Amino acid sequence: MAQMLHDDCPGCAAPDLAFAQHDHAHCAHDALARAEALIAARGLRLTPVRRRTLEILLEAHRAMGAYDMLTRLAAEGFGNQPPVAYRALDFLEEQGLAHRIRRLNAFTACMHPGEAHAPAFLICRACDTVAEAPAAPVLAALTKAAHHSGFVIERSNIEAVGLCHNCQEAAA
Amino acid sequence: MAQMLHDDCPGCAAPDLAFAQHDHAHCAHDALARAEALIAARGLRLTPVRRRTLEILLEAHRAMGAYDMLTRLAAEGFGNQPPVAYRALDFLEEQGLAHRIRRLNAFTACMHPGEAHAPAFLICRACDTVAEAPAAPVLAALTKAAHHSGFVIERSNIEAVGLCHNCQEAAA
DNA sequence: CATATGTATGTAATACTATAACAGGTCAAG
DNA sequence: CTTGACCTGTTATAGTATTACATACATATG
Repeated sequence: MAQMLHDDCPGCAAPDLAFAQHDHAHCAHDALARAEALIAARGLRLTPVRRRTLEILLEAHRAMGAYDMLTRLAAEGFGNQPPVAYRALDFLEEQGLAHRIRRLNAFTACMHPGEAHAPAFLICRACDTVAEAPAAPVLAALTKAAHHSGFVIERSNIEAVGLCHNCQEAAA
Repeated sequence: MAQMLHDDCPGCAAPDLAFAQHDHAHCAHDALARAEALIAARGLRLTPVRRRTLEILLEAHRAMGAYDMLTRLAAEGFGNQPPVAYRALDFLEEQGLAHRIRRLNAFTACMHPGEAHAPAFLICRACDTVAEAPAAPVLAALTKAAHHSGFVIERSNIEAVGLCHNCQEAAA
């Protein structure tokens, strides 16, 4: 895959354009580099399975089921039992490098790790693309609502199903 | 179960107090009555399995897995295969009488059916109680974020895990 | 260097969640 | 009374996730 310059990739540069087609080779490269740094800074280890799992997720550039991941990993010589995939994916999620999309029973690479953020996902029911939307205002509203009950939020998952821009046009 | 007057039940009267202990017999009664009316108005049928499923959900007053529900239904003479439970639960969800909590792979009765609302759930990790929080502002923020990408939301699920007021006190 | 400790990996077995496909029954409309 | 739509039940299977245990590897410490 040819690597593009940063500025040439609208999809990665602007979350708003996440549904646009684009060469994302450098997204993966950048994200992987940031992941290395983050993990090292925390005194943890980005072992071969974990690293490869993140790579696959980044290259896929879409949500993947744990068993899809397992198949890929097994084909490359890693273990072929479910815990192999789940452990790697869980680790990545805990470290903020990946997210779990519960609606799809699937996982996706985080497109901007390091920045503290609760994820909000837009799932297109036509093309199955998953976009990570800016969720700060959403989380703020949710936190406020929770506060009224004296509830303290520790984690959240916010997922929406609908039609992305491309698929709306295709339907029309 | 003794039935209380409406005004005597803080838990049902105020969503903010959803985590408070309370006799909810009348919540179930009211919700069931409203459900009947709603379904009838739509020209649909609240058949025995569906009605009983809703009753069980309302009486439980907490999230229940499909297989828990199936056990209950089977014990009362209904079919004992998974589709029996899933069909009833899916029907209730489509009609806005129940919600699916994806984080828990579970279902819960809707506490105010009829009112158009996207649900937002507060799940206490200590006592497993699930509260339905007012989500209008949350959904508004999410819709706005989606709009930036040209994404049109059709359905959403918003779920937060944390500690409810009671369990925070218990921990302290 | 030897070894203890925590952590990571691999595997087997199993539990849990969900759907597809088909057969038979019920009910209301025509 | 027959058609057609819908509901229920059942069999079978698909898909998702975890527990438990054994082994290996890394790092730190004596």
